[in-house]
Amino acid sequence: MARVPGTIGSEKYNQFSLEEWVKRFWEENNVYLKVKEKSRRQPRKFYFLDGPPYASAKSIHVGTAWNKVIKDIVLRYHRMKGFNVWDKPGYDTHGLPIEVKIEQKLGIKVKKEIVEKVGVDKFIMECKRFVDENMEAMTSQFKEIGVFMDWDNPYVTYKDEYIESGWWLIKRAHEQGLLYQGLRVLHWCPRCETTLADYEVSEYRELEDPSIYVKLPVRGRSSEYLLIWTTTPWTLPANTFVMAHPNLDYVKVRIDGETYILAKARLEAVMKEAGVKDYEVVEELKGSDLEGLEYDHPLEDLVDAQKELKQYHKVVMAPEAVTPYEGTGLVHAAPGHGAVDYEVAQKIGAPVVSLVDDTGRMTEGAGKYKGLYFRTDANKAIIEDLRARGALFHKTKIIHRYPVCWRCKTPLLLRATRQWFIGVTKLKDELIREAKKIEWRPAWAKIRFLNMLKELRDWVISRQRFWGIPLPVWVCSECGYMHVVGSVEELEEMGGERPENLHRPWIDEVKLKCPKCGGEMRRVPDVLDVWFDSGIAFYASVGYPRERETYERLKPVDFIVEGHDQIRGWFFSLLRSGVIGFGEKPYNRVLVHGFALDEHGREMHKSLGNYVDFNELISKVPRDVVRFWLLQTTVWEDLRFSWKGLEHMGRDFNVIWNVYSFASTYMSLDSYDPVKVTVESVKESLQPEDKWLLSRLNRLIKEYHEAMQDLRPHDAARLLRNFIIEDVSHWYIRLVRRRVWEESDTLEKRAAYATLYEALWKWLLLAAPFIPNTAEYLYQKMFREAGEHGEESIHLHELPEAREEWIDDELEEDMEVVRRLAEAVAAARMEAGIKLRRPVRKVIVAPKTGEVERAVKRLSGLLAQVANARSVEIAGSDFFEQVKVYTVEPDYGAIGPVFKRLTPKIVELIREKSREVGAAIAEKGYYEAEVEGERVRITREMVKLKAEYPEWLRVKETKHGLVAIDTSLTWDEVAEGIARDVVRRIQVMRKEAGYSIEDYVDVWIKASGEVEKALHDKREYVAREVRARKLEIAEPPSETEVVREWEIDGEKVVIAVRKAPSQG
RNA sequence: GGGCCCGUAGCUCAGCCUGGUAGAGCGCCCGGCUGAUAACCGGGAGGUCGGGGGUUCGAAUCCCCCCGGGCCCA
Repeated sequence: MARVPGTIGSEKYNQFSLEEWVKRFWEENNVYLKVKEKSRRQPRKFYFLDGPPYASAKSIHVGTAWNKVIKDIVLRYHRMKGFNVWDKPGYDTHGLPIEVKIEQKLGIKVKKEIVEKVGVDKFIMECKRFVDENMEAMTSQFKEIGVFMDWDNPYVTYKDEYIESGWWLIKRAHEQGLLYQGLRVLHWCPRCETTLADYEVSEYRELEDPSIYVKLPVRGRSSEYLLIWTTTPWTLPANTFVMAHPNLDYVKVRIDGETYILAKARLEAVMKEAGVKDYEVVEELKGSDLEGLEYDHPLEDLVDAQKELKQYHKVVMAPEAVTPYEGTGLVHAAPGHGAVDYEVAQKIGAPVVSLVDDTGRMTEGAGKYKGLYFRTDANKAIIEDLRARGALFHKTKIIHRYPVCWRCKTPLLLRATRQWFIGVTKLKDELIREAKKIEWRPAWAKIRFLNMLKELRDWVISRQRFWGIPLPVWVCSECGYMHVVGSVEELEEMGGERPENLHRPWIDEVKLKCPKCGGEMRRVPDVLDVWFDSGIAFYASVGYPRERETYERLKPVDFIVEGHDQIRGWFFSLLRSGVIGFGEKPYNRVLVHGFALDEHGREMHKSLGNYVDFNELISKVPRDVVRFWLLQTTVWEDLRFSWKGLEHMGRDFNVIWNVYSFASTYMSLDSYDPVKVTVESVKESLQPEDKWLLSRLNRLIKEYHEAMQDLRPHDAARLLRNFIIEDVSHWYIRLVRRRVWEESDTLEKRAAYATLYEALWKWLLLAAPFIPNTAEYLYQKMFREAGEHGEESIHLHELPEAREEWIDDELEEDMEVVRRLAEAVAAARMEAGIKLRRPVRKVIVAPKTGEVERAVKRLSGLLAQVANARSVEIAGSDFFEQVKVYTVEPDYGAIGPVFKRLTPKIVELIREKSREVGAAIAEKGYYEAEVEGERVRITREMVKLKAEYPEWLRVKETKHGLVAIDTSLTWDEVAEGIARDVVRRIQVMRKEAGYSIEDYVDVWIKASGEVEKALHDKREYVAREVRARKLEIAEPPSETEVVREWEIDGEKVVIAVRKAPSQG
């Protein structure tokens, strides 16, 4: 039994309902599970690691969709390529942003309320529920866009198993001596009451602060002051020393009997700002001269902590802290509130004092200022006191960029706190060594990554919050012994009981017995930085170390892909964890993608009003269209969202549908059997255009694989589009239409079907990862029952490999040449005003090269067809020279001086005998004649020579040579043009009457004059073209159903059509 | 302030690595085609290749500086 391709030709195309159909098909038949099952049996592993999106909202960003679609095509590609693909998706679920959302929901203002009013247990359960809801919503959107991942088994960072895997790494770090606790000046959010890592300090606001110049009296000298400048008066109570630059020039200045010390470079600016006009420089000195100079603190008696600090009040050399561009060149140092200050303090052995508590209020040590909020009340009180004591030299305001909390927008402060660190700077060499082994796409990502590693700092892993992996460190309250717990098992061994949940607050209840002194050990209450979570995904997502086998089998990760913000983010945190845990890179290849921006290249934000909601997007644009459009963008460049772009892509889908519809209509009409009739079986009958398409197809397959393996999915997408739209639809189908319309079962027609079938089936396979819905639909409707393609889903098939023997460079070049020549013919027709319907006698080509000549010879039939020419001739290069007609225009400037008074006569002669003169000059360079009895010679420079072709020849120049059409017409060509006009009208009538393509008709035509004559001459042609069983050039019988009057070439023509009565 | 990326037709983008007369699609205007037809074909208009300098016989392409946008840091 013949297996005929199904037809989609009668369907009205609707991409939305197509996708609905496929979605249901996949669900009802568990297609994903079957695809996964098949992949699982493959011998080669492909470990893909999903970068877990942050589950803090229900709706996904267009960029998130793009991200997952890129992943999806890579996964689908590898499955169809015969890999055992690991496709577990993940979600990042811990962290401050989620806590802040829950705080908002519960109406919590300060951190204390979580413990006192809500209860940590309830708070945690709220976080979990919130995350669960978000994950569910996000998953359904990922499924909507056609992402085939293991959605029933995602890895979720809040799960106990995952937390336990996290503990393992902390323990590994501890075993290597990398885990330590230390003081560090870091940004602190006084509302969230936690430290923020450097990379979390990302938002700045233009804020107003006081800008004050303060007089610090030099100890033992009267009326002599160090002049310092600060915008943070609240740090003055913690002042410990003053920093100066040893190589900078300083001056002593007298003002009103007082002496001030400041940098020479700042003198003028400071005096101007303070409005001091009368000042006198009394001494110049080097910064180094100031070293050790002692001073007194103006608020000494009001601040308790100053008692301790008094002994450190002197000038210290610290070039790194001083610039000649702002301030006074003397910098007030509060090591508890400044990073540089802290480092200098470490060097000179000064204490690190911070007088601000977790909530931003001044502490006990601040004495008089205790309890005041740092940026507001404390600033105000301190400035007042300085003023009252005459220590305020000048006060003004400054508006500057000030960091705020990225979650709650509260202004941050710098504060020295005790935090837990992993000393990764010790691993710097290993990190760089391993990073260099990673393969990066594009190459510049590697440069960026290595640049970043140069600035590596130790990793602050602790956060003073709740919703995170608890730091697995227990400390003995008796002897201070510290122990890091690496697993629940270990917890139990140490005398702890497994809590119902490894999060706070349950884990905080677990007390261990100190192995040193038997005392009670309590957990350090911190949780881990959320970046810790995703960084361990490469082993934690597969259950390591609890279940070792899976990771041992899968490692290393073969491929990851995320946006370029993750170079410093996840790509780095993975590597860091990899080196800490295993001493090596955890992944081999990275692809970096861009950002999804709006039409104007700006970030998409809800607050900017340019945000495109994902659900709105897929309600307006079919999923495959969205996917294919997203994937055309060069992966590593930013994507500009464009509704218009999506609309255009939708039109391409329409063409794709039309191509398959065209093929299926005629194939099923002719009962084409793809098993019997293959490109091999009809090899001898393949026409040049068939061989060309097969060459293009196999080149596509080859380049497609190259692009996919080289991580250039956008190139693969463009190749796919180009082949189906340009090669198949715009060119090949145009060429084979006539062959396909052929009534009888010719070998040439079979060749066309076999070629088209081969191209469309293989293209569909290649396109399946990109447009899985469309591919599935066309497969089910058109291919599944035909050929040898019985698999239940197209996604269970394997990708085709290129057959290099079909690739014919020469043929493709020739086709290119012929296409260019055909364009030239069309342009020539246009100039001459000859419609394509009317054939031209001949096309004449003068090829520029041997290659062009070869192309025209090989493909002359094709060129004739496309150009609608009776014949194609190759002319020698002299042909066009010979037929050329030359004309000349006289050049007065050259003629006058030579011929003087004869000039008017000469000009007249040139005008009259323009062609003759032109021909002579073109040939021998001059023209001689007799004028008023004188023999004159007109030379080249006396005229403007112009070459023209004769009327009957229309010539176009191309890079392949000259092309011309013979425009002279005989009756036969005119008649054919008229006949084709008539045919076209009958076709319109057939279609409007609703006859199907294979129906036969009876036709009557009433016409007169040339049209009638032409119809008599071309009667057979017309009858064949319109499938007329009977064609009469006569008045139609009155009962005919379809009658219409037309005008052809200015004459009235009445055409009547009816369905022919069936025979027999 | 630093690192990296992007800037080409009205719009979206190829071309740049490896220098050799600026390309495609869409849009616009004109014409053609008509059994895939909400498709298709041809022509035309439209470009200081962000700006400036350099290397070179020759620069969109290589080098330097600047401007605008993006990401990451400070």
